[in-house]
Amino acid sequence: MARTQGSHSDITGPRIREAALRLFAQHGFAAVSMRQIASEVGVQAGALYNYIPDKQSLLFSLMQGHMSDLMEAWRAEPSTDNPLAELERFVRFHIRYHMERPDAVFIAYMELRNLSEENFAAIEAMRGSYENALEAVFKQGVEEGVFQIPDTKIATLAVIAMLNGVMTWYRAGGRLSLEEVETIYWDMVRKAVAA
Amino acid sequence: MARTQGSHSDITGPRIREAALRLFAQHGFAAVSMRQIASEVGVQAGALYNYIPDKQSLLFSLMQGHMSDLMEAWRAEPSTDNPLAELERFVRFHIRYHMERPDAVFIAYMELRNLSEENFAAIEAMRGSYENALEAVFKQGVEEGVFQIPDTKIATLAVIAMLNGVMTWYRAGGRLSLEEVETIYWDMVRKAVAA
DNA sequence: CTTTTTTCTGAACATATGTTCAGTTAGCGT
DNA sequence: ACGCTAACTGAACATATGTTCAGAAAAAAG
Repeated sequence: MARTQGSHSDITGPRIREAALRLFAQHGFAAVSMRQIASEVGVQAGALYNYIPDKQSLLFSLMQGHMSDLMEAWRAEPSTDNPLAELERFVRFHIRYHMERPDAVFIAYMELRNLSEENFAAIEAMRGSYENALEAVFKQGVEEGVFQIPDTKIATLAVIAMLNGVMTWYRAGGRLSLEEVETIYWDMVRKAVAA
Repeated sequence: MARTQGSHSDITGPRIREAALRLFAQHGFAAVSMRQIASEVGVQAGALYNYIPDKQSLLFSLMQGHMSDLMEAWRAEPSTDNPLAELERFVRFHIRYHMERPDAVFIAYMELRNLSEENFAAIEAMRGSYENALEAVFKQGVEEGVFQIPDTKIATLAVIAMLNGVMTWYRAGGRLSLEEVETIYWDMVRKAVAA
């Protein structure tokens, strides 16, 4: 056999990325072989190399895609000049957006070790840029006197870490709706930084 | 060659665990080979099997050791009946204890995927037990009216996730001392759950 | 219908993996 | 001094790994 029926790069390409995303999230980058990914797509391992130069680039591409999608989605939302409203918007956006793509989030946080030095730097820069969006809100709130925060950088990292924790336990169809979870976290964040 | 000069199981055993801990934390369980661990200890790969039955058991043993050490250290501290004081004690204890053994913490949180089903259940049970210690403080505080918490389970997970975030950025010798970091986090936690 | 291009197979390559084990030496008790 | 046992070597085993590539078949172009 050679080329298979119905084969098309517009279909196979995305399917490779989807399969890799799921498998990397489930078992870890190093524990997943190219043959496993190919098998999920229904193709031989060699065919993957029509779409990616190597395994490392596939990981990087997935992480980069996630981070740039994240930042684009944040920027696309309508914003205000009210720090308190902006903070609530960030908390709800972050929880909702991340819960909708748990695999990509998981990989972006867990597989940094498996990136080459320069790829790691690129992802970290994007993450820093996203964190700056929240810190800017904190800084403005402190200036206006609505927040009381001893160190805005630490507060930023603390809040994001706290919000990321949702993904370790929340499962759709559980005791609480995502809306309720958002509200509970927003409540804690608001109080934690309140003046 | 065979047995080497100065060889002794009381020395080699711990050295294997130390090397594995460091390497697993740095590169991930799946990315570290038995030969790498052996090389760090200064021994051939086969010699490792005088100390461990297999690679998976080594990982489990490291995680289990960390979790039981953690709970023992928490129980060993003197406690009071004041929920606010207990919460501060937990926050400071958690940050300090975890910062002193970053490798073990990293592994215990990142390598759960690589555990067998029953080993995973064992570690999760221990983690649940540790989390219950914090939730008990929250529950008592809510009863006494000093805390205002809509959901103590979520608050527990949120606070622990937030505190764990310290390990992703804090480096000794940086801008802030560990004491200062503890105080900043304690401040945020106290306000977040305050009545 | 014929040619060209795209997409995939299947085998191969060199190397790495976890684990076992017979044999060899160092340390220890007597 | 001698034997026994604990600690390790070094080679081997079967299998898995990422990646390459000539060739074959399907799809698109003419």
